[in-house]
Amino acid sequence: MQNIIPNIKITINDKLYVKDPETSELGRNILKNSIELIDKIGFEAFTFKKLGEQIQSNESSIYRYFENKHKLLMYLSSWYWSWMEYRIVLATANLIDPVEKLEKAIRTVTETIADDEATPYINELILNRIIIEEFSKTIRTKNVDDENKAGFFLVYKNVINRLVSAIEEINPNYPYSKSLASTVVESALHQQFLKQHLKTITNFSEQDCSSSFFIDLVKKTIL
Amino acid sequence: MQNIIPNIKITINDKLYVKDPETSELGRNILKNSIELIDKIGFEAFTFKKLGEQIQSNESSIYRYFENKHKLLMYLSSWYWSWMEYRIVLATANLIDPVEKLEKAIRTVTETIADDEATPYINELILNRIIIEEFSKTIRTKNVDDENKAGFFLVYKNVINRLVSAIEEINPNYPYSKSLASTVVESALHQQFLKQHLKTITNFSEQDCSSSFFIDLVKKTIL
DNA sequence: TAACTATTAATAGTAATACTATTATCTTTG
DNA sequence: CAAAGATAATAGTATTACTATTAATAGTTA
Repeated sequence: MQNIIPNIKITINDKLYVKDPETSELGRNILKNSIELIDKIGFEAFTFKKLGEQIQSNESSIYRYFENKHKLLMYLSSWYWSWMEYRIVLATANLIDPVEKLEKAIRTVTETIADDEATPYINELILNRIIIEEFSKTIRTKNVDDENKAGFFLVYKNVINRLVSAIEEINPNYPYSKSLASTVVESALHQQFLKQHLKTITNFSEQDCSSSFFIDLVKKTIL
Repeated sequence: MQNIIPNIKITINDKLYVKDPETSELGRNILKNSIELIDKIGFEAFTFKKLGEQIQSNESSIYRYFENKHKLLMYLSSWYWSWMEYRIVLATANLIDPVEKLEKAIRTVTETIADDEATPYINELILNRIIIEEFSKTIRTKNVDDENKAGFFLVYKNVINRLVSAIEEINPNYPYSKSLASTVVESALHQQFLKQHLKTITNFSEQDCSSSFFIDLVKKTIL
């Protein structure tokens, strides 16, 4: 996918940053380079000090944008899921057949991402890798409940709810639409992780994508 | 489930510990109390120092059993998945009907755990909570590939492979048996997490279990 | 052009973490 | 009873995840 409406701006919950990183050169640099650095060394080893060195700036300057590295990861995740929801809306717009709509939505969530030129300082391909490897760390914390109350997971839930609607449009009597949708979104990431690291427990190899598996699964389950 | 063969001993990959914790009073104390402490304060906040205080012992003494807290979590996970495999084997032993066998296996993996008196120093109920909240942290690390090579995930894969066999026994032509099995095992934990923290994207509430959802899903998919 | 404002850089410092090393003591067993 | 092995106590280190302060720079306005 390329150049999906160039002037779309993704809005992020303003409790996730101290100063909006999209409003300055340094801010955009922080976004771009944090994505690259987290991808390279992993979120555990990633520190604001190392990021500061990479962008020839200072640790303390980064703290003027983000309270801590966890909030930065939350910011990146929010960006990702907002972007994903946007792609679903775009991919399913004007489709009349509900089954085709659901298929498209699942395909969007499960397919391997190509870079998208929409935002020059965010490389969606690398961001996708980060989400696959690190997204669970934004959720599996002792603060989930507080962060959930603060609305940090709304964008993630929106993606799931798009699938829920698509499922319910086809079969309003299926009793587990939410669990099915959340399973698909979570497992889409999980299968991508497995095909890179635990290859013996997935049927997919690095180059192929799991869309067919999930589409088949959902259709057989709800039809 | 209670008193499933009292003398069964679960064997753990010996690269996961420095000294076998099951062979001494202190070791068993470390296991018992680490489970309780991780459950209470979360794996991030858990330190060997705090554990030492809780068991009236010293930080450095714990290091004689486990290299670091990550290995300790790996040890606990291995224990959990070995125990899970054992439960599957027991639950499906002597069943003739392959569909019933698969159902039992899925139910075992997805049902809410009750404490099991098999090992006095391991509380399976609390351990299950830890696995729900923290298991992803053993896998989503920059060292997965090395740890996978070292065989640390064998017990986890064994559980998945039990499901794979059960699926293939019913339908050997279903092309995604591994992905389906790994999805069920992963999502079983995920749904349990959601029903406690992100209730709006699951159909289950705290008291109910997701077995029916998964059994229905798998049967419709492969039959 | 001076002054004021905002932004960033540099430096230093702190509490906590995740260890390692050393030595002392206590317990078991041959 | 002596030696070996296990544990406790203490101290110390490098790194992390910050906070605080001050200085330098750039842009904006009166």
